[in-house]
Amino acid sequence: MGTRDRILDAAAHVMRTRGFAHTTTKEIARAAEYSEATLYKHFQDKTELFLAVLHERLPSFHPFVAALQGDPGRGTVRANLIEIAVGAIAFYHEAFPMNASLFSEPTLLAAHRAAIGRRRAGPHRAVEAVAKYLQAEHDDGRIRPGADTGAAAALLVGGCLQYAFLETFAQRPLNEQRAREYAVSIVDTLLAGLVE
Amino acid sequence: MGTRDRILDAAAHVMRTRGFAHTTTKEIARAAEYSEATLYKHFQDKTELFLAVLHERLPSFHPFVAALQGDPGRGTVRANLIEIAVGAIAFYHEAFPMNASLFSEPTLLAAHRAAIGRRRAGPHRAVEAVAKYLQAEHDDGRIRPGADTGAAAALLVGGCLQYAFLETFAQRPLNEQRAREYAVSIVDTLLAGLVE
DNA sequence: TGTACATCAGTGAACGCGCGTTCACTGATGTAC
DNA sequence: TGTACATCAGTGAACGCGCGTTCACTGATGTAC
Repeated sequence: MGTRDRILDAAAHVMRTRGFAHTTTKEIARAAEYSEATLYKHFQDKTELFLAVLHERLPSFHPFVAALQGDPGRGTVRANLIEIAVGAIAFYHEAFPMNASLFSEPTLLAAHRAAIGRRRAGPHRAVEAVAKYLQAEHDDGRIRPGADTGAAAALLVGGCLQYAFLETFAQRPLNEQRAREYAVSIVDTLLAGLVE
Repeated sequence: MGTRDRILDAAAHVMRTRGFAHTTTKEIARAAEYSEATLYKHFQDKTELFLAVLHERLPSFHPFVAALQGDPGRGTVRANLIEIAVGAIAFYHEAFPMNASLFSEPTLLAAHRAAIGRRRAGPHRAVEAVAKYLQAEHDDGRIRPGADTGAAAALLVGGCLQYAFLETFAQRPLNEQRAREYAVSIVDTLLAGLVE
């Protein structure tokens, strides 16, 4: 593994364990087992290093999203949605703290947003991907005609984000079983609705 | 208005406009039009000042939650849920950035969590309050028997959190009309469900 | 193979700066007689 | 009312510290002949 990658790993690790505010060049260098000066051989300044971490070390929704593209028509809609929800909870649970930290540095947030905009990515993609899956099931006749797949995707993904937010706020580690039970409950409620 | 309140207002203002990371004692003092030394006449240190801002200046869900306690039985469930959703979106849109910033300082987050725990408050209260409202409607027979009101509340509140997150991430100001349209779409989808 | 030089990853030590915090102070207002 | 003193909100200037960043350097590895 190259020096650059070790620095990025170290920086991501410090961010996760000590928080953004304590992720100093000194801490990163110590974690990477290089001198601080070495950081500047690979990155122009601290901002460029941070943006690289955000780009190259933040968990991506991409694999998860790609995985569910093949699903429509297979299994049951219910089972597929549960898997989607479980995956989304795990994703948000891991990604939320680092993304949230960004709000403490609006300038960095703006730079990061610009960078992901250039790649046509962004957090809205999660909802879009789920909506696309639901639309495919809708077109296959496995979802009530006329259902608002965009709204349903927003509810499901939102329910997962909300769960992950509460868990990370409470600094609880991810409990797979509880997460799955929760996923089942929101999927069943979303499918059945509140009125007849 | 007392000196202490002016300092808290100033600190909250700086946090909102410049971000947590740039909320220094110098900036707070400048915004409050006092010397930095004055801050230390009213707060033991910067952490105590920050915790006071979080406690006394963070928008509270309480009035919003209290408002919806009187509602069950009045109007239609649909109309009530739309108002709840619109309120929740506005609340999260305002509160999200400052709460998210906390993740950059895990120590401060833990102290804040302990403080709200002592007051038996916390972000989970939003879901609980909505669940309580839904349960009341359920018991009045205005919601399908056996519906999982906890899961429904999590979906609705999650949908609102998710919307507010995307908007604040994109640094878009709150658009009341768009928010309301979104609220209507998720409420209708939640009520009707995805299958017959 | 040996020698002279070039390249290059990485470093120790220092830099200027802005941070949170403290301290001895000032000047206005209140109180006693 | 005037005088002497106490109280108290607020401050200017300084402090030590840790930050991000730079610079002249070292020592290992590669290359030319």
